[in-house]
Amino acid sequence: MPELPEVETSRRGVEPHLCNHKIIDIIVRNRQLRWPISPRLQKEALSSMVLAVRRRAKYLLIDTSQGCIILHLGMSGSLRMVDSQTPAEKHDHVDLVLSGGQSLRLRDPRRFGAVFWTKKDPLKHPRLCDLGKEPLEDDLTASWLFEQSRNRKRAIKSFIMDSKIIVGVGNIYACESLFIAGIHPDTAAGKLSLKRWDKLTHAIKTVLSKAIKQGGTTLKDFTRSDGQPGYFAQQLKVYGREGEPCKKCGKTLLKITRGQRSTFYCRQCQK
DNA sequence: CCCGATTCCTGTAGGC
DNA sequence: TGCCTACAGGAATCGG
Repeated sequence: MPELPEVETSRRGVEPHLCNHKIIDIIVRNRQLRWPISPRLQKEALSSMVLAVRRRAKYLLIDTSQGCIILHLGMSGSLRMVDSQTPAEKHDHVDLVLSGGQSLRLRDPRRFGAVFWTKKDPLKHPRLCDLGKEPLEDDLTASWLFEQSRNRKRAIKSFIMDSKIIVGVGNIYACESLFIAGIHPDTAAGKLSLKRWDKLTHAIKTVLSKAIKQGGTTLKDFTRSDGQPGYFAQQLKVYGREGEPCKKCGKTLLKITRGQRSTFYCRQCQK
């Protein structure tokens, strides 16, 4: 389930293989992803040169000499660099064939991902223009979150997963951050003191940074661009550990459902 | 405006 | 063994 660390890991993995290479073919085997892939992609990006690979939230932006390819990995998407001759498998929906013999291959069994093409500023794309703050940038501060959350009654877990507020925090890292900060996931966002927002903001930044250093979290589908798994799963303190002992206090960890999502926490450590 | 519920999709796991 | 159902979740959309 690609969240920010997994997308950043993918970006770092593919960037050196894409930059300064020409896109000599674009193979779309199945255009029915979350949104249908526009036929303009294949016409207008062909023969372009890749200039940079950026990330905004959970989107990868492949800047080319003719426009920008915007990728979203949904929940089961992954990117691989493969030899262009490598036969495609069942869920390999898109290949960017590059000069030099390699292809960037998008695999996405559940097809919640997306591929957009734009000739304009990609940050102004309708899917990106309303996104909230990048958690690892300095302008995401506890005091800003504190202000944003005043008078909000919704649960803190839902609040920090809201991409209009902060981007990149999905279910796994939301659970982990709340555990590290010692905050119960049902706490009303508007009731959180500045001091507790400070702990939580630090927890979010720390857990995301550590996960990037480990190459992300591989539970099932996610692989790095070289096919290796991410190793952060070993560091997870609560996610997927219901029934197991809390690493801080030893009490049995709980799993509850909130907003149709599994939520893992420690009743003793999170109030 | 705010917020929770619903929806898309398919591989996998668990029950019988 | 094989069939069936539940579950996983990012994020748009809908409805109260």
